[in-house]
Amino acid sequence: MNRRSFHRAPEGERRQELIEATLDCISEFGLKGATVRQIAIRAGVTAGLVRHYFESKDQMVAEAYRAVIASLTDKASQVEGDPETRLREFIAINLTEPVADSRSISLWAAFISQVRVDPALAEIHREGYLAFRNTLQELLADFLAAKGKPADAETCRAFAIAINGLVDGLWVEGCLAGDLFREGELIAIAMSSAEALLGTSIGTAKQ
Amino acid sequence: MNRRSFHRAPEGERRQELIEATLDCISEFGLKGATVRQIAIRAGVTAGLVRHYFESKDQMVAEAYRAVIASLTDKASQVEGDPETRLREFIAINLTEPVADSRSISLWAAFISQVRVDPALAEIHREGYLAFRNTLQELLADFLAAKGKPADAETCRAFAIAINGLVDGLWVEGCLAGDLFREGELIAIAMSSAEALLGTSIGTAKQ
DNA sequence: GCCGCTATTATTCAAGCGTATAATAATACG
DNA sequence: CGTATTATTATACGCTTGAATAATAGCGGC
Repeated sequence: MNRRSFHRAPEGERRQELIEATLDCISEFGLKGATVRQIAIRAGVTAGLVRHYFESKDQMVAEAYRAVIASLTDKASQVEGDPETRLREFIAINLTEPVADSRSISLWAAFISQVRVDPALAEIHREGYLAFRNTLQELLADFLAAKGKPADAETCRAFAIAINGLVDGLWVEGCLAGDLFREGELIAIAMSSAEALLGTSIGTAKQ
Repeated sequence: MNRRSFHRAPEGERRQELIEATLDCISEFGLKGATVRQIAIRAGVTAGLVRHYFESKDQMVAEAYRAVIASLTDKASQVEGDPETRLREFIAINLTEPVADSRSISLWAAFISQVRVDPALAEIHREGYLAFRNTLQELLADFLAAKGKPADAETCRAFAIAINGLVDGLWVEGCLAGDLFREGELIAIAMSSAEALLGTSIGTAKQ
């Protein structure tokens, strides 16, 4: 009964691997298919190790959720350039891989379905949502100001809610049925819709 | 060890009760918390009965998903009146209870998260999505025609995708964080956004 | 090159899972 | 009113689950 050989992973790396394996399993097998054993197999370790890095499976899953939100919001919050470019990029990034793909929405949906069940996840969700919308709202404030349009807080809030809804909705459509759309179709629709909403060009003619 | 008394439910009623209990459990405890035993308790029967009405738990869950989609699309597909009123109603219904509430999105998300896992659910989803978008597309075609605007298929398709995205996105926002919005705020934003998108009034001044 | 620390494996456990089966209570029918 | 039918309960079974525990292999410090 020989014991299997193994190597000790560098500081913090194993944790990340386990979180990544958790997300892989959730996206492939769903939340109930993401068992400690399955996750361990995916990470190339044995099941017991999970509890060496996390207090419980639930805690690991919660941290995995943080990672999902980060992957969905990080890119969009790092856009650079003039306000117009940033707005355009913000929209495009959210409708392009890797943000927009079937794995992302599987993960997002899995966690959303737990928001009512687990208050800890609800808290993580709310933080992420507000951060995302605030990013968009500030971006819109800069954009409207640059265009010489009214950019009071209330106006920006309404625009942020609307465009956030539009982008999220198109994101869902694209993730769930990407094959029903032509290449770039969703982004084109998003851009022209945003222009119509804001009543201003956002320079889509450039591309 | 006396056997518990019971009553025989009328034809077909028990089935419906079990499906409803399934949805209650999924929305409250998530997909993994919706066990046969928990569902049976909710329905006021014993676990064994599930397999008297369904071939398997999975089949019962799939039928429950059909019920969810129906609850999300039925009301909106039954709007009546002139094209303008129907469009307004379509938007409003989707952003008002019972379509827009936290139970609905929990159920929707739970199933969406399984779409990649279970091809049967994927099929049910796609049917529902296309039916919903087609309803909207026809509605828009009527509306644009009535307004004397170009209503060719391609234009209607793009508008349907955009407005479907907008409404879905706002629906998600409202379901997940209804308390962050003022009464009627999301509907107002949806209406003015739709007007901006279509470049036409949809008579929101009436209300 | 051994030693101590701890990351990792191996094994075990009770609880809960979906399902199968047999007993039985409620109803329909002659 | 008695009997056949079946919807429902009760119980049991084999498996999987998350977690606890004990043994051990790899590695840094001396």
